[in-house]
Amino acid sequence: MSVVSSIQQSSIESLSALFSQPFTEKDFQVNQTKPEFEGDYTVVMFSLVKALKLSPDAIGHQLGNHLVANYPQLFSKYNIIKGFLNLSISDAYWTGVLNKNYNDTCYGKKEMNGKKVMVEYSSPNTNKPLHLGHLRNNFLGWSVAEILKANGYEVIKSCIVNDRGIHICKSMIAWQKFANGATPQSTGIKGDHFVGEYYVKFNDAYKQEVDELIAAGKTKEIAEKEAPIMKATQQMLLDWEAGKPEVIDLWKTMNGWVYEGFDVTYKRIGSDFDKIYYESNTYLLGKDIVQQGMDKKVFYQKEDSSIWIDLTADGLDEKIVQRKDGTSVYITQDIGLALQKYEQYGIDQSIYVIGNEQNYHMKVLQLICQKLGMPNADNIFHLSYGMVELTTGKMKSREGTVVDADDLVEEMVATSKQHTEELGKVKDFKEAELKELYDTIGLGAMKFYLLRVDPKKTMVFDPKESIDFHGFTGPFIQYTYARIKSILRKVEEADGASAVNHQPSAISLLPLEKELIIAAEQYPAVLEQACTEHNPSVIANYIFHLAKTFNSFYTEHSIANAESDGKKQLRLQLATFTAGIIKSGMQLLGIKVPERM
RNA sequence: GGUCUGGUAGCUCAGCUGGAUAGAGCAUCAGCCUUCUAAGCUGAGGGUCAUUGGUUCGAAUCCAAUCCAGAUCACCA
Repeated sequence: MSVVSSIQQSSIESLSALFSQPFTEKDFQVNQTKPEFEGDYTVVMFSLVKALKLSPDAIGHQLGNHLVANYPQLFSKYNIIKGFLNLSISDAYWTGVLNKNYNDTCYGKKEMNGKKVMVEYSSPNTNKPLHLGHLRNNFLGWSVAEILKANGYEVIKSCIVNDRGIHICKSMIAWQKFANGATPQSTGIKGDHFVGEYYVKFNDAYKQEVDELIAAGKTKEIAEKEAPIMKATQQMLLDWEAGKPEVIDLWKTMNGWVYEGFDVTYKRIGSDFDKIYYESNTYLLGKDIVQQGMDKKVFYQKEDSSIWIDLTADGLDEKIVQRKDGTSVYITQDIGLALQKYEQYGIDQSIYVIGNEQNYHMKVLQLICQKLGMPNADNIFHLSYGMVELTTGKMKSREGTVVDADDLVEEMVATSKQHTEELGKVKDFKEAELKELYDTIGLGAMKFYLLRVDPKKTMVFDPKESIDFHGFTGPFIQYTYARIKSILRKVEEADGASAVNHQPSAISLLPLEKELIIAAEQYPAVLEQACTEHNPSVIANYIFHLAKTFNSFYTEHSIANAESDGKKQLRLQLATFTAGIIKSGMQLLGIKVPERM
């Protein structure tokens, strides 16, 4: 049980004994004591005043006395300042926490709870390479999946590849028209980037055609509809749905190029999936459900034969689910896939990691699933994250301000190489070790930078700040870890492999020692919070705080040359404990920690 | 226009299920390496928590209104 829970429980029991009426943890707050006051945790008295008809200080004294008298192993003393009951936790309690957990690699993690969750993330389009926004999605989805696992859930990481549709046909048409048979192999360009170039070429050609039509006297609206390249693209989509062999062949070839490129990127950034869905396989499934929805009268058909759902009663609008030409729209496939996920895996919850620009879409999706009476429709959860903007404003592909994922990774790794070489601490590393270290630091910096912010919030990506390796960054934490490991290695060399194994004696704690144990003790609660909030930034902030606390302790007190053997053992345990939590927490963010750097 | 987000230090962000004098990092300034890795540590300056009103013993936090910014309301995905 956590300290906070213990304080809550003992306070509930004491209050009930003192005032012979029932209390719950909601009747009072337990906070960490502010540094300017004496004590470790504080119980706020004000909320009890009404029920007890006593002054805050009077309640505080009675409760404080009772707690110290009846829970001597937990509380050593108390003081009251203006209605705040400041409790000092005994050093024996803290050293007990340390001794029990310092070497537990599963510290903070929970037993399997029998629940199954699918986390869908990444979900790329196969018409252009990944960019900065995708990175936030990938890191977030991966991390949330791992956090769920640590909290006892069985997790299936999934990905829906948007491999068909009008946008895919655009790059196909452009390739037909402009490529002269060029391939990634013939040009030496990474497959996803290669295809992306043709998507850009489509838009350029389309814009030019529209401009020409407007110049010829057409309205903008008509010009956009009648541009030959757009008409060709629409025809291609129909041909694709009809299974026309040469279209299917080209589609397979070009998607193949993209997948080769994606594989490289995913491997580099550490994204992995248990199940990959392809839209080309799921979009027809949605059509069956459209029929069922018609039968159930959830959907209705308009005169032009397009099919709709009316959501105006729910405060939304009418939404199309099938075009008049019988082809699917995006949401149709989503409905089909939502059902398939439940049918295939029997999942208890379905999480979608998708940008907040699709809040409306996801609301509609869930509502339709509910109206169709689909099982577990209530357990669809949209993990809505904010866009990544640049210091200069939004990323716009038209203005060429999109930050490419591959480029960014290389830049970060190159920067970590440069920093590492300047510091010259690992000159004895072999080539392969150096390469691994640069990756660890560069990717660590990037992941931490994107995960340290609350996912819900729009965030600003500042290139200068992102490659800073000082302060609130991944490398700062990695460095703290490497320093601890360095100490532990040295002590082991000097004292033998079992150097850290003593039971701590009843030893009194210095402020910085206690502060570190208090921080470490909070890790399980942090993991739980990160899980319920689906929020890795909770862990990022916490691990940074822990590392900072350790660094202050480290500067002030020697571990290897502690003033007594008891202190040395205590601090070795403390260092081991801290390193373990850093490693565990960073792992949940998808960030590796180096033994040396 | 409807709906939904958000507005905290020069910049990037915590804090938001109400609690003590609102916290970090970066940047600025001043210190600390013959002793465990200075990618570190210590300290200083820096705030009308968008504005106004309300609820409360107590509001950055809850409620309302206003201002500002963004997203969305496609037979696009």
